[in-house]
Amino acid sequence: MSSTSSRGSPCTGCVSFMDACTRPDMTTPHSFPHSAYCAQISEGYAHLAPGEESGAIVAVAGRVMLLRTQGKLAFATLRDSSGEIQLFALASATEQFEDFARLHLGDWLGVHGEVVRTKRGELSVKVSSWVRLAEAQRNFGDKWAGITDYDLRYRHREADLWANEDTRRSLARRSALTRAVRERCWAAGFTEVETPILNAVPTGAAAKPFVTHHEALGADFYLRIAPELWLKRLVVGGFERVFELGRVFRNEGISPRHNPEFTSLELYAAYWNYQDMMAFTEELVAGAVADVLGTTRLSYQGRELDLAAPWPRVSMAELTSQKVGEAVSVATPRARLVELLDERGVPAHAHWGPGRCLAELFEASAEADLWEPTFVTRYPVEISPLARRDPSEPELTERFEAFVAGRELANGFSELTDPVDQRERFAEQARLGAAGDEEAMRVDEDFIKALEWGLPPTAGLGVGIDRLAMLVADAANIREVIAFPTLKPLAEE
RNA sequence: GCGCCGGUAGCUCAAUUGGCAGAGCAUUUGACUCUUAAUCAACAGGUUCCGGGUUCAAGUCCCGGCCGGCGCACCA
Repeated sequence: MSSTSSRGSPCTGCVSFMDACTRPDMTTPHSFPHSAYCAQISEGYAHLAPGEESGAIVAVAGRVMLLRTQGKLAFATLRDSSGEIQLFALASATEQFEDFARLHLGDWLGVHGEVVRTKRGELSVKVSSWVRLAEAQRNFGDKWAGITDYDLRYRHREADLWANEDTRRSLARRSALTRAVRERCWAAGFTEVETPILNAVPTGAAAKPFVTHHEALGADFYLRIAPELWLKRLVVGGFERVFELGRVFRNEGISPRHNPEFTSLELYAAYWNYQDMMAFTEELVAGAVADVLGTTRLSYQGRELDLAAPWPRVSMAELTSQKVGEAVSVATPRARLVELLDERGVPAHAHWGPGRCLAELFEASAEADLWEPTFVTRYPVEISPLARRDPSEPELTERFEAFVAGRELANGFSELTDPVDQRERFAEQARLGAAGDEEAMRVDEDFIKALEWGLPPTAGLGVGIDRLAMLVADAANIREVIAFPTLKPLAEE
């Protein structure tokens, strides 16, 4: 990167000094030495009595949120990343008072002044000198109602953040959450890694990929739908505990719970099985939420929820049987499962075997009622091509999904380590693909080769970070916890 | 992709049965030495999302399109 781009480099070339300094980007300071945040002032001088002056001079900076002028006095509300403080300007004490009184809402300001409490009791910085750091040429919405238009809020989050407290809170909580998740993974001995986003073969999950193109290689690539196989290859390579917190991309519909790019935590631990991973998962999720909110108890969309461990474990067949009122399992005749699906308005596809039918029946009958955190276990092998078989029932796998507030939050299993079985599973996926399943997995020869070098017993986990962020932010729409959600581009003018 | 709902001044919202397109805030101008969504006065601000149609007359009714919200489908 060039640090001497033409923009911001004063007085160069054939332009005279005076000309340069009247160009628009020369008229504001290039820095502002800043000594205090609003919140520090509020806390540090809370003891001042009305009318009292502290004698302390501070330099604060931020954005003008409100402005009240009264003849030879002016009051402004200044906000920075920590909070707000009132600015108190007087014609007799403030430089350029007339200009100060004509500031626009939204202007960025740097202020020097004394910390005082006004006669009416508001802690303030009594402005002696000030400088406008940036002009707001657009306003930030109604100063009472803010911005409510969803299109404007999502397309111009920078304005939404200034206008709406809820937006600031939601995105701050998301940031605190990802920090807590990272720190807990590090503390548990996991190494953070980064694996390719551009993939020649999209794999590791059942989803339609985005396609892109590399010019020099003359080859199409797919944006990753999951980092799963790369991470297991790192375990083969000797990284016994790895995790990646990153973006994955799935070419699917957008809804209040789905963004085409979303953030997942994927984590693998050698020598663990799925039971170990469930224990880790509930502690990780409950712990990270407590790190953000101070408690595992939260209110989501008006309903109480407690994420404290341990979470109940119940098998998919058991739970589904309860809900449909008769015993069902992967051994139930497919025709009966299809009937039960029909009764719930779910038409079975021709390529669905009994395992897929059972899983669909679970989703149609039980999933939405799983409000308190619950591990659903023992998924059919048919829908789990990367998971290890359950020794007691080879048509099932040592897999679990965690459900909270009626939604899937996490997915994990004992990893399939047998290259021969893995090749057969991929082959079965290929058959499903040929039969019309657009989301069937593809054969990944490099991954099979990796398994031939030897993957120790390993358990893996994937957590939908956006979904978890929705819980801690009490957000009904995933877009509320994504700074810049995917939107349909507006037509070019 | 389908269905329902919405889009009016920079922002938040009104506009009766189809009958002159309005208010608050912001902006501009003026008054005001303790305000805090300050207040008061004045000026200005419009392709009613876009394109057709019906009608003497359309923000309003009809058709098509664009963008969004919710639901369904898909999915985590």
